[in-house]
Amino acid sequence: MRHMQARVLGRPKSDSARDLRRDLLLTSRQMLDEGGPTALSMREVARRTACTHQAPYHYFDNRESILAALVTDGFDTLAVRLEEANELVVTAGVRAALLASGAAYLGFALGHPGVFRIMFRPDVCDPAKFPTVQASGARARSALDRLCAIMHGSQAHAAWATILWAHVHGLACLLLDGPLALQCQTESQRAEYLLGVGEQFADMVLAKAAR
Amino acid sequence: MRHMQARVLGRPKSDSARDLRRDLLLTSRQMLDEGGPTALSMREVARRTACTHQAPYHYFDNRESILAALVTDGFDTLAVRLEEANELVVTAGVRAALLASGAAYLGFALGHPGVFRIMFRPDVCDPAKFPTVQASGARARSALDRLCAIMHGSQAHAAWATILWAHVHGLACLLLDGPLALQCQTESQRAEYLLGVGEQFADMVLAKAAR
DNA sequence: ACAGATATCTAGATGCTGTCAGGCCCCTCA
DNA sequence: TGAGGGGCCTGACAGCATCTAGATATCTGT
Repeated sequence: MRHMQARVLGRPKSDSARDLRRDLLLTSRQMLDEGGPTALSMREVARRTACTHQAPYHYFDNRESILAALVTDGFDTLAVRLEEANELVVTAGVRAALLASGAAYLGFALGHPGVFRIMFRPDVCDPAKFPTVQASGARARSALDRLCAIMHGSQAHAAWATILWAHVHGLACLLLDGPLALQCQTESQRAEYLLGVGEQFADMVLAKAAR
Repeated sequence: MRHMQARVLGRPKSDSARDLRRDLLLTSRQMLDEGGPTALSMREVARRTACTHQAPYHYFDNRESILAALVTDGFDTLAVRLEEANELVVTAGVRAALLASGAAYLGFALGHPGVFRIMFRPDVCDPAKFPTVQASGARARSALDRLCAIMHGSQAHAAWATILWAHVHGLACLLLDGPLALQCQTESQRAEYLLGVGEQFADMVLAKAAR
């Protein structure tokens, strides 16, 4: 794709010139947070970014590839946060790393709701069409895998990774759009709630692991 | 809504006449399973049901209310299955009921992927606009709540309900659209996998409950 | 300093969509 | 028999994603 070289070749941006691609992504992320993927229209993005309705097509093949760029980015930052949490194993122990991983996952989901909501929705952004999405997704997953391998040794750690991932993912979904969204409106309510659930879950998992 | 009486009042359908409302819902459900909510267009539904593009508006206020009808129905059948699973407490014990509940939830999600995917997605079908969706959703939730109350007594059972719900919901999401979808392609693979995870999870939860 | 290449953006058009306004037929009931 | 209404249809409109065809502006090689 020539697009990738846009900022390198051709007209180098003068200092005052803005980076349209960046602006488009920022606007898109915001629109995604506000009204979900349905609300993100190519033309509205262009309007808000103050360019013609065709300018975005210079940087992105189509609507879906804007979403793919955001999703890729999302998986990358999620992976980074999970990897950071994993490092706590050394300094603060397994339990701390486990709690930090959960907090990282949930923090990401609640902090970037628009992107998180489409990260596992092939009808909106199909990973099969975007190798970068697959790669970044795999990176995030392997971070969780490693934590489980540490906790439970090699045997059966796949099942544990699934349990852990399912737990945090389900929690995120329920908090974002499920019944828990109604219960926990404020940030602090959510934090307190999650701490409680997290502790209980960690106790349970570690008790089983220590068996 | 007058619509509700369509089949009762007015022209009673002659034997050969079809029930358009029903047909529309069936077609919609199928389209939802095939291509997700994005693929469900009012006009395409009409086309496949062999009526004009305006006929659906006679039965549904707009596109979203078709989805709402499907979601309501989805929550209702999910609730029924969960309630059936709960009854196993009496005949087969808590552990069996727990496993059956999980299986019911996952069975529903995998059996009705199109509907399940939009049951927790306010940008596609906003429960705030459809009281029936809220009511049916609450019914399903209370079924899970009751199971947890039985397992853990009244104290802290809310946290356990959350853990249980999050677990099965997360599992469903990951199996449907997440990394697990790639691992488990066939039906039998999935069943075997879930049995393993389910047993492990049930052991853990019950060990904790018995403490 | 000039010419061409190219990145960047604009303009117009096509065919799709959801939805509004109104019309027509036939059944039911008085 | 005729009024009312349920059930469906025709037509029209604005907004959408996306295609094709230009129009500038800036860099590169000479």
